[in-house]
Amino acid sequence: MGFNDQVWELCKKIPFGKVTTYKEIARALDTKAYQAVGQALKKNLYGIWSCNDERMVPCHRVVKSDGSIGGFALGQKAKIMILKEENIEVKDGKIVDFEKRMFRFKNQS
DNA sequence: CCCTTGACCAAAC
DNA sequence: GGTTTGGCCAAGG
Repeated sequence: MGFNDQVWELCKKIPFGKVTTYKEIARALDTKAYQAVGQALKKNLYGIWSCNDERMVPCHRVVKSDGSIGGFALGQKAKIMILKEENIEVKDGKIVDFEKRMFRFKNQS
């Protein structure tokens, strides 16, 4: 499995209604390649967002570490819309109640 | 190899 | 709030 696949696999673990950060994914992979994480998600292109398909990678749940939205292949607006569908509010370009919405991978080292 | 490109980060103005 | 700056590192040319 390459770096990209690992990023996608982790991304799939983010539960509905939660978000995580590029940094958190990098941490889980024990690397500091934050930017590379973003690139990996970009390459995925949402694997055609055929919902409920297990190939689907919910990369809209990955945001920046300061709670702002970050990038998205279809544009930030689309990302925000999808998040709203998961009951995640975005105000002034930031996740509302970011700390509570934050999902952390287990292996705090 | 070296160089450039990022869906980034954190600190510093 | 905003911008700049240096740093990070996988991937691709």
